Amino acid sequence: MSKTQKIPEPTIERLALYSRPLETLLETSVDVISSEKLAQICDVNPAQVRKDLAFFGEFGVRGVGYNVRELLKAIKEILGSYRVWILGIVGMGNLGKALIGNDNFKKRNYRFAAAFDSDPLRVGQKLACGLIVKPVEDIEKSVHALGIEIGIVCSHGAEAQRAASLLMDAGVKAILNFAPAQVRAPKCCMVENVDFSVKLENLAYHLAKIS
Amino acid sequence: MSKTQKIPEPTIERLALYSRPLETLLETSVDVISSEKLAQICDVNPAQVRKDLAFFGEFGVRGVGYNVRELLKAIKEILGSYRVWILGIVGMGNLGKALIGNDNFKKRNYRFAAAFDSDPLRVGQKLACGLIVKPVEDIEKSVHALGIEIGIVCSHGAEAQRAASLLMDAGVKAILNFAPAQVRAPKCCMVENVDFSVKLENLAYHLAKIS
DNA sequence: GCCTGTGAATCCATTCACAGCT
DNA sequence: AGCTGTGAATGGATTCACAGGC
Repeated sequence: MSKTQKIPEPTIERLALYSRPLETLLETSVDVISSEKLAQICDVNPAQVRKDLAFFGEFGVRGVGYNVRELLKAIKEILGSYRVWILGIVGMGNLGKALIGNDNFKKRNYRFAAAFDSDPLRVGQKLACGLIVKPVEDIEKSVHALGIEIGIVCSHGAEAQRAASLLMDAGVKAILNFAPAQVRAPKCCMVENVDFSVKLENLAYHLAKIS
Repeated sequence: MSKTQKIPEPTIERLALYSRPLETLLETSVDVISSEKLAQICDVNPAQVRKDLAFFGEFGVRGVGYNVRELLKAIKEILGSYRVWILGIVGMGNLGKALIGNDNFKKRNYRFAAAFDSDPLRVGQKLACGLIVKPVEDIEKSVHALGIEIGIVCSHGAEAQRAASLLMDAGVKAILNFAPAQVRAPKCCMVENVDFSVKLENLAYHLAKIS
């Protein structure tokens, strides 16, 4: 199975989802789990869990289940979690500052190597993590000097495209965009959007429908 | 068309997506736009745009396109954007504080009415927006007193479920969860997850594949 | 008996292609 | 001629259901 197949995008996202409870289970010394149980915890279908895993190999034992430690290790290897990833962040408003201090990045081997902003008032500020805010003009050389691999865009909507373009021009191939605006990118670059106002409006729509 | 059909979830999310450039177009006095153009801006297929809109009515004029002002109005009506929505937020760490000060909420008629935290050190703090952090024990009565309709959960993973449960027990029917943990909810409640570490791991997976 | 791995069936969303209106 | 609205076709992903191994 683990050969040259096309892996569905949702599968990758679910692998990340599975890894979280597995970590907890490992800490609490549970050593085997069935697709049924894991599915229940993650709120998905058990067959889905099995199929997702089957894309990458045979990790389970029939009649028994999956060894928690081994499964977690396998998932982390698939997701590249054993490697440190170098991040650069553009837009040091409240959200940017909150992200740079966020534990989830550290815990998962993501390191912020540089922070940028286009506002001269913010440039030069010293952040809680020790980094100093650089001007966006420095993106190009910083990306090369520091080996930045993933860019985080937290600019306001209007500036998001420019921030992303500067990163991509410097050779960054993956961007996580928090701005509520679509970012255009050549198809050699990946852009993931984290747009919570879309999610909120989705909730509002459904609430409005009921009442 | 606009009758009792089941609207796909992705359609709702895209409506929110369309509304953003439409606002910009309105400001720049563009009064008509084709599905082709709008699709291009939003990076989707033109037929998709037309189909999405067709679920709710006939907003366009054949041979011409869509009137920007009317279309935006229609979308906002569908999404309930003309109504103020009352929010309560649980977990006032860096992320919680960044969200409560975030412009995108204000701009779109979402109002934070209360902020909660389980940490006694945070309870009583005065936030930049003027609110005072309340203990999570106050959730029940605050939800009723203030009419909180949507709950935002920014607690750490382990506490997210408790925060969400307190909100739902108090009658909140919609939750936006920023914690990297699955929240279980009865099906009368909606939960939307904003999980940026999943998105990051997705990017990492694809990068790891290439290099 | 239990649980995985997987082809087959189903379901759902996207895209095509064109009829119909301006 | 141009562009919407929409049935039909396509393409994916999810779920079912069961064969295969413990």
